[in-house]
Amino acid sequence: MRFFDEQEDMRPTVHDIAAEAGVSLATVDRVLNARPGVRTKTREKVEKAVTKLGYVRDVAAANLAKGRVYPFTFILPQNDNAFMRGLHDAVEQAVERGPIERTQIDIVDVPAFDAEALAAAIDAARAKAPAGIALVAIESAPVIAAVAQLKQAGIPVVTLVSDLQDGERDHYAGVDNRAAGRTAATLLGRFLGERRGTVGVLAGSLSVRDHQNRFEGFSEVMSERFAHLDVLAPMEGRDDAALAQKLVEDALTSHPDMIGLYSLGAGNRGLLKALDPAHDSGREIVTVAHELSEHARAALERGTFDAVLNQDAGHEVRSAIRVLKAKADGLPVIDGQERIRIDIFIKDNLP
Amino acid sequence: MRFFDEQEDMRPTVHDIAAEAGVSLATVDRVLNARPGVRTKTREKVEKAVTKLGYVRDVAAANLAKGRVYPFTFILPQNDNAFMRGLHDAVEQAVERGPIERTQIDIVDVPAFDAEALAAAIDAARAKAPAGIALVAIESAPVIAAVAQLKQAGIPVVTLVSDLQDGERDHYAGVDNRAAGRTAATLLGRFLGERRGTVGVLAGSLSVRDHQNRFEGFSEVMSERFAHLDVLAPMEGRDDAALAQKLVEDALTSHPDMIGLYSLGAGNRGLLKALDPAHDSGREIVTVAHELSEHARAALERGTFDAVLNQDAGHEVRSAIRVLKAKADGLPVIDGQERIRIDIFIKDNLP
DNA sequence: CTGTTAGCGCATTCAA
DNA sequence: TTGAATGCGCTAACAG
Repeated sequence: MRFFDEQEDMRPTVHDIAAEAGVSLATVDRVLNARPGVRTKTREKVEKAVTKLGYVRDVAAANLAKGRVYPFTFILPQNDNAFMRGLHDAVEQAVERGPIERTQIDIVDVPAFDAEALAAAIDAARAKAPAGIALVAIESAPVIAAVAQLKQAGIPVVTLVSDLQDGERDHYAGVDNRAAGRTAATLLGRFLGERRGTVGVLAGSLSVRDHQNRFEGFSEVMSERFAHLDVLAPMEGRDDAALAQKLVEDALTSHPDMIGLYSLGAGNRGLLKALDPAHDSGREIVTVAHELSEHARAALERGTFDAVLNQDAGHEVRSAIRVLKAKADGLPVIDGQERIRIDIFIKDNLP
Repeated sequence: MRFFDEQEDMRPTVHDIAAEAGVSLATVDRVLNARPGVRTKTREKVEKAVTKLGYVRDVAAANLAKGRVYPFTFILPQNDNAFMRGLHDAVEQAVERGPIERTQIDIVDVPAFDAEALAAAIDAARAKAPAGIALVAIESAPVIAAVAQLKQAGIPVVTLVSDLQDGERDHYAGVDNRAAGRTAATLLGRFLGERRGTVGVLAGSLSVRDHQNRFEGFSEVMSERFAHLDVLAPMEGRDDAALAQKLVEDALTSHPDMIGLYSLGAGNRGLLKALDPAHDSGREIVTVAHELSEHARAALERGTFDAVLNQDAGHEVRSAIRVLKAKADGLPVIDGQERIRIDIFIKDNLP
């Protein structure tokens, strides 16, 4: 009868590997971390022991021993809308989790929609040689150049929320904005049903890639499936409440047949100021907007908004950090696990 | 000039606290873990030092030192549909993460829809005195009794996916099924627009609480907002493909005016076998179903399904484990952070 | 009631 | 090329 010679459900440790392979801890460690200075023969012995015992490294213990911290820099636009504030909050929460996740995150705020300022901030961040940089991209020459310098310096870059061209950065932590636009179009078109009329589009700025992509996706589906609806040229509200309000008010007046509206930018306050009176007066304008702020939430509840698409800023930030860590360690990133979902909210499934 | 007397950005450790408070490590540990045997005076000194230095415990190191493992039991129904398989997979993944998360999870499979078997499994699990039990509940006397015994034995219980009455269990890790039903009704009603006709409902079994709740939520909204639609009495397919297919085929025949269908159970294979031919022949039946299986996904893509509501089994399992750990340690649970979302998927926002 | 001390699993000097 | 010894931040015997 054998009682004690099985390891039971205790997972093997480096000690077990060392014993099994007949070498010391240090050697095991060298093999495990692919460090040089081990004879091939010895290496093989260790590797055999590892697979035999089914060893899995205890990452927590490893981190503890390493005492390593990852210095990251997050460059965020000083954009005064609920989504960007939420993003900022999410990064601040990450800062607070820093000690426990062994990250040391610097937040750098830059003026919104300002490519030069962003590029300058990137350069400044590079000078401090962090282990990784995350930024909300603006697709323009100075930014692209600054990011290229990061790559040259070997600093991993992930774009957050708004992307650059493929290849310029290491990873994009954000939603597929073309798909988001398509989703909005389908919801709008289907909610409108048989009704005919015009559909307005309110953007922040079409020079930002995410807004541009949303508009493209939206237009695609509108022409593919809802060609009977008349989509107006997009208005650009620059995420400015007053401007957005005016644009929408004017559009409502000049297009009495407007029955639908897609607001693809952030910042819904101005929009709602224009839309609520119309809604209250009984005019039915099916509206799909982005980002589940408190305003958006309330608008869904009172019926001014019909659907809200959302990207979870917390998910995006956590994903960005995971990816930056992986890149910093030269580890592969499992793309499927980092995909950010497009959440659909209607009145009934509000969280 | 002061150079070295600031702790810089190093986070304080127990040693720093001990030094600051002028006590030993052990005492600090006692205070931090709210263990008895410390004079109030001493306790206060330590607490002062903690807040002064802004100490945050390194959970990873703590776990490492504790070497504690949480033995949990998950009792799952042997239900052969994609959702339950997904749930099973999610728990198996949790089992694999066990070593690194310091959990030791036992999976117990029980026949589906069998209250006696479930109760027996609960009793058996209790005998092994795990640190917590998760189960997919069936609301029936033997189960309720068995769960009550768990409470008496001081074993935390969380219900998974399908709930019991409040108070019987410590926590419910699943979606608000009434809200899910409401969501389905709104989507169905709005997608139908001006069309008039009857709407069918296919359930698994209305004796399961989650299905019951979905149906209630659905009915509420249908009568509140879409009273012009005629909702048929629910069919009970017992999540059996052949039965579901037959029920739906019969309904389609006997109700030529059927223009909508809400499938609130799991298991979409049989449903799709009945629905696809109708769809192919040009009959437009707006359909909302649950759980994003491969079948459901394909059905969305080809247009047989119009929307799919989903609960993320992975989220549910991870949440259940977090809660079980917290309960086992007597820690509070932040409910807001454990809320499981109702995901809406249409063709365009598939992940 | 309080302090000393020995690890948890791993990484890393420093010697050999 | 390899090994012994030390410590990361924390917990838990075991002494006092």
